[in-house]
Amino acid sequence: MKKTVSLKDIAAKVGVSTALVSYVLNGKMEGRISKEVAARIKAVAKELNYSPNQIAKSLKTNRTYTLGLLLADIANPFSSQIARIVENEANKLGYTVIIGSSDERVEKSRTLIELFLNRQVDGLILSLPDHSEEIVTDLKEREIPFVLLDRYFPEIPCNTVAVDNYAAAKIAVKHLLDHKSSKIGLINYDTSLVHLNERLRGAVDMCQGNEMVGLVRLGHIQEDVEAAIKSFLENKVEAIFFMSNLLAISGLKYLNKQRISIPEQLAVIAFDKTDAFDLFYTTITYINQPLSGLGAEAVKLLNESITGKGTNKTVYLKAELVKQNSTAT
Amino acid sequence: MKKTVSLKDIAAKVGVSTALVSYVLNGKMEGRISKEVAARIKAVAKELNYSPNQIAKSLKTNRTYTLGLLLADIANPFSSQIARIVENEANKLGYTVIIGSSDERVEKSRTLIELFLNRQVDGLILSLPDHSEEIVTDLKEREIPFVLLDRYFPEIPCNTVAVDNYAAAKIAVKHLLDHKSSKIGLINYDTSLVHLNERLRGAVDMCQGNEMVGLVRLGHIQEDVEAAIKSFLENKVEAIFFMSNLLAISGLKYLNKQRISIPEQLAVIAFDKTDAFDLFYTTITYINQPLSGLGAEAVKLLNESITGKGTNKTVYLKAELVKQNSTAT
DNA sequence: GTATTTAGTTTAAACGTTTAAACAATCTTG
DNA sequence: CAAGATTGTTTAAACGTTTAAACTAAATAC
Repeated sequence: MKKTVSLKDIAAKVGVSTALVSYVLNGKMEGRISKEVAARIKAVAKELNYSPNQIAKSLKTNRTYTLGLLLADIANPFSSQIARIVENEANKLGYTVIIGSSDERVEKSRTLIELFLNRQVDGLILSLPDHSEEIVTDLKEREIPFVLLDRYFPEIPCNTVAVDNYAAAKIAVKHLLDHKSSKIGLINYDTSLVHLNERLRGAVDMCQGNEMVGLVRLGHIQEDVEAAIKSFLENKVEAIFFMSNLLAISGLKYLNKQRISIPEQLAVIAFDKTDAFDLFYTTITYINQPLSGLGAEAVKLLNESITGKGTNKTVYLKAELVKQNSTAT
Repeated sequence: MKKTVSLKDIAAKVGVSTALVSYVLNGKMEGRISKEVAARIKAVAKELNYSPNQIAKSLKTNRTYTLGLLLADIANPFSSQIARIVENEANKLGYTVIIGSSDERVEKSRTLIELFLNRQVDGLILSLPDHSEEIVTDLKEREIPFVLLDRYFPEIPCNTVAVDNYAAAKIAVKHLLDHKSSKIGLINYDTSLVHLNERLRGAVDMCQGNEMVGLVRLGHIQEDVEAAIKSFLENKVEAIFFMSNLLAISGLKYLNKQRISIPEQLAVIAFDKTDAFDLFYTTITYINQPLSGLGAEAVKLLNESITGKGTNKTVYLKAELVKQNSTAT
């Protein structure tokens, strides 16, 4: 790699001090610098194709304008979409984003967070796996700016941006009830993650006893979903509510294979969506999560926290129902 | 944010110089340092929860152990998978990756590359849009370590990792010919990107005149794909070869809507795949690109280039056919 | 018992910035 | 015209590391 151009090189060429060059290039001390010198400096900077060394800048200012984004599973379209949005929003404020995926593992989360902090990120946006409470309290203790995104811990007060899962699940079930189905199968993960349990709680509250619940283990999604659907069908369930996009994919794959016709034999609704729905033989009704809102709000809160304007704020965003053919009567 | 612990803090607490602390913590000067002092330093470092400031380290060593990854379109599953793989491979070698998406725009590519370089990345992995030759020659000129990934410019010698698109496309068409179809519709982008044109060239060479070609404009994928398919069907085409995963999605969506039965009425094959295929009513035959190989090889080449061991090397990887139901006879 | 080697540690400069403070020259002002 | 203000610029320290070179004291050699 060729030697890069530094302030010193410009200063030498123009015949002034590096300080002056720095002032000119940063537009500080506006009134004080002679027009001609300023112009010369700018010209030489351009001529030499100067671009500041952010590393040196960061060392001095203690700001890297980098954010760490920890996702639960980058393979999930929800995560990758969030990543794009966060990146865009962050860029608008001048931040670069570095991304890590914990693959739902607490230890990997911890490692990645330490890596982010080593690199002196200005703050963190975190979607943490099950049982990560200690990570959160630890970060609070260390006074590191961060925001929880999507996954939250209500008992720990901290910046949080999430969907109102309880309300959204109620809306979904209400739609099923309104349409015809009285007996409803709910498929969810077997987890203690609050956001998922809130979905279940909302759905169950709405069903008022006319539900069946199938819980799916993380390493066994396809088989457990299939088992749940099988038992639902045996029990004359009229509609299935998949509480995540991955669960929906597994379920739809199976329903396809079994030639169950949707919505005639069975209504289907999903929490969250994926592009894959597009290729299913009929359109799928789903709860649309406000991804842009989540990402934008998280970045906004984090930036406030970094710049010291932030308090511990919790923001819940509304999700909305998108009615399609899979729940048509 | 709390004040972080520096070498100086450890040095002060132990009562030695920062240099000694640095030596101990980096395991340098092994033989020369007294066991007791070394032990004390390590103990205090642990006690204070010291973690080195990578920014300062980078400034001194001129290495950031960060790579810049520029993708053409992060929304494309091909890109996001590549991102994951590159990230993993890079991590193995101690690198962090920062990612940008050019959305197929040359100007955005340039901006992102400059951003990466500002942040002193050690090297770049690039999937560039159409008409980016100047970017490549410019980087060569500046002696910046980089590797082209997937998208390549044969006339510019530089580190390149890509699929042998020509050979892969021939394999795909051969499979269609072997199976029954003699008249084949080819759907590709209207572009001058070499990797896509190589696919087309391979397919056309294999078809020997029994092909129809539909070219699709970037901003009008769905409509152009539909128009192409319509004209194919009018002309009794027996099989369609979609030359990218996005083209396949658009096409399958349309074929679904038109109730064309696959493979009975029409055989279908795709270059590259996506999870969305899973929800189509039948399994789709496709060319499987060696994503892991691409990512791993790119990181390897780049690392060699960074550490000075690299020459301009071009690696072409083979893609393989995955036979499924959409081309069954 | 002086000279040399070895072991253990410190000094100090450097990386490329930023920025408060100092400085010199010129310009007001009463 | 002396004192003070203004304008334009430089000096120098700092951020947290790394590392060659210097230093000191003890050990070894002859």
